[in-house]
Amino acid sequence: MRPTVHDIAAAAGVSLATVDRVLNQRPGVRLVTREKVEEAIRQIGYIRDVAAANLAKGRIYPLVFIVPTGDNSFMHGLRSEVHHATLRASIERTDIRIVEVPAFDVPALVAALDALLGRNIAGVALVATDAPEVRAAVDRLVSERIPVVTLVSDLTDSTRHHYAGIDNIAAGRTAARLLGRFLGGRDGDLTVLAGSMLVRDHRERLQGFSAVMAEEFPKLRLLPVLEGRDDPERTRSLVSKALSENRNIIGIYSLGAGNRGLIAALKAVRPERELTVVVHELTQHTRAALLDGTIDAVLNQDAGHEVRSAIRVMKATADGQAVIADQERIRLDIFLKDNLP
Amino acid sequence: MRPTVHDIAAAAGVSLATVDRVLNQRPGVRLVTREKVEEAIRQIGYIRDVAAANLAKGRIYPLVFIVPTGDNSFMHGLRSEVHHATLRASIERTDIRIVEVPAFDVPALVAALDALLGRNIAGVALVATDAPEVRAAVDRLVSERIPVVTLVSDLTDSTRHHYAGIDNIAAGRTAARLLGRFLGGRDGDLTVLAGSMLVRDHRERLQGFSAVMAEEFPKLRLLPVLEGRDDPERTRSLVSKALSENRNIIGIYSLGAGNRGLIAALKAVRPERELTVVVHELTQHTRAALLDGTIDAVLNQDAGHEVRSAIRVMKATADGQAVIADQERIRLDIFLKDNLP
DNA sequence: CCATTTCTGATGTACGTAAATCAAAAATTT
DNA sequence: AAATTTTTGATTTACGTACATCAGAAATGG
Repeated sequence: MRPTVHDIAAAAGVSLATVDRVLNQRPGVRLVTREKVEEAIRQIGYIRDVAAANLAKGRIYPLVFIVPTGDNSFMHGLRSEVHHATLRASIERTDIRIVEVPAFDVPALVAALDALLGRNIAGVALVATDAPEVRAAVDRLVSERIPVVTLVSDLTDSTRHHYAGIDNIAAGRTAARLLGRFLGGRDGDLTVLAGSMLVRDHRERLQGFSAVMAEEFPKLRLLPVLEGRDDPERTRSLVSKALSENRNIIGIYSLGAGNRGLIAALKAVRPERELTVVVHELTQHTRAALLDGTIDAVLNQDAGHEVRSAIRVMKATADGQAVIADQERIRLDIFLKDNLP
Repeated sequence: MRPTVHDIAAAAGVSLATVDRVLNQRPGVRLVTREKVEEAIRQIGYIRDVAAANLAKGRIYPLVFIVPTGDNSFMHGLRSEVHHATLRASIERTDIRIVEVPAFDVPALVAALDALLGRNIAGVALVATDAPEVRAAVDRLVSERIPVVTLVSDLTDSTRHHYAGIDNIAAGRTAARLLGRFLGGRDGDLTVLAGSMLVRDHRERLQGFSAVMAEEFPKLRLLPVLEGRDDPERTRSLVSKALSENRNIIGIYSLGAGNRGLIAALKAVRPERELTVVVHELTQHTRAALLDGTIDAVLNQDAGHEVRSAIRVMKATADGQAVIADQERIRLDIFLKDNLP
């Protein structure tokens, strides 16, 4: 049988109450006694039964998710994953509130963050727009000892406790290698399509992509980045214009959202132009395009994993427990038409 | 507050004992009463507090993992993940026993399975060798109402409850597309290296690989499969021989284990021969080879995920609960040198 | 050495569910 | 209608931990 608090008490020759004081770091235990108990805990290998502890505590964790509005599929999926988490709320002892903020709107994001100051909140998760004002607002929350987790896109130099998202430099590098290898040794221009250079994930993807292209695929030239603001219609017109003006484009890397527009533009020039295309985020649109050959690879981050990881981290941080970094690493998924889930 | 058994009792106008009888499917409840209680459960949206239930039950799940011996890194990693799970055993109320059986040895596997008949066991997970005798032994366990999960490699036409592993046909197809695209439109021979055609995962990978190659890359010809029996030394000599005898080989797909030998053979012919190589299983050897350019892509299944999924499924099956198929899907990871974890 | 502060023990209740017991009520059979 | 069987209610204990209270012991100060 696994040891319980009673066993520690017996082993250390103290009472149950004293063991409890040591375990929960309550005051009123002499140093020598505390050490005696801790030694006993180690000796018999006691591990707290978390289920029983939570049951006894009856603690609930009020959590807030701040996510951007906007009608692109990825953010839609993210919101729906958070919503899903609210359904599991009672079983996980969380009480999740979703706050929506216009995308790329720094003042609105800051206001949403500041509205949480002084509230009884066990943690905040936000999709960060990488601006100094946002960073300052996050630091204010952190200095009030509220756990803060950035989701999907990180915040430079802030004191946030954790980032729940993929390594975007690695993602950009991976996209570059896929595109470079798929294009064989061919010669030509590449278009990069981003949402906004205001968010760090997009900047980092571009950085990784450019680095590998420069190092290993010198025959492929990068054109200036197109900023589609994750908006399908804007994206469509930007891509159509670029494709008609430059006949040397042989590859496209779309590192943001709004791929619905990209796919429409590609289908419009189809079979004449032969293009190799790598995009981010698996949605119903990119999935269909991957299957029909309009695009060649999709890089993806699993929004569900990110949300669940963020919740685990906020709870652990709120309890002052360590986060198992390895367990919380978010993987970059690569999908070709053959390994779609 | 979330509803409890007391709330159901009050809502249904019955006693706590009756609610308990309905919830745990104990006898002694009239149909009308049972329906009244079930209706109340639905009405107020009661969800059992699993933590409290497990606490009260004090139930432990005796589980058995049957894994092949052999010194290849993948099986080593798998065993170590199972071992890891035994360390979390007390906290998860499992009692895991590991049984080792020689690889590809059908009688030994059957003997190990039959030894479990009549024992008090909550579940069996095995890396299956796909033979009729094994299937029959699994069916015997299933007919004794013992949950059986195949791990990594599945068993054709058996009554096993679940398969915890990747879709190997999709894996083979993905490998083919990567290799085909990486080779551009080049012309040449491909070598496929397997462990043994006795295991279904290897057969399926080959099947998926061959299908895509035939459909989409007609310029690449498949040579007869080399069976390395997942043994590094045997693999090394097979590959060396093939490479020296056939100068047209431009790509290799290694769909089994024993890649240490493959890598040694590749390094021996290095910079003269230019080969595009896709292998399975991320180990310290394949990781290093990916980084130094000896191989081009690694397909991987996360053994840790597979083991944890198998445990969840066995417990759920033992409790007569449904398995959430989507949650238990094991993903195929694709690693290039840029997105290594 | 007494007073005061600091520590420790003993005990009880609570969390939500499981499981058992025994008595009482209701339904069914004879 | 009595006898029997089946259902239901009431109550209790248990799981392992958290947390509170109060009394008593030990250490510390003067």
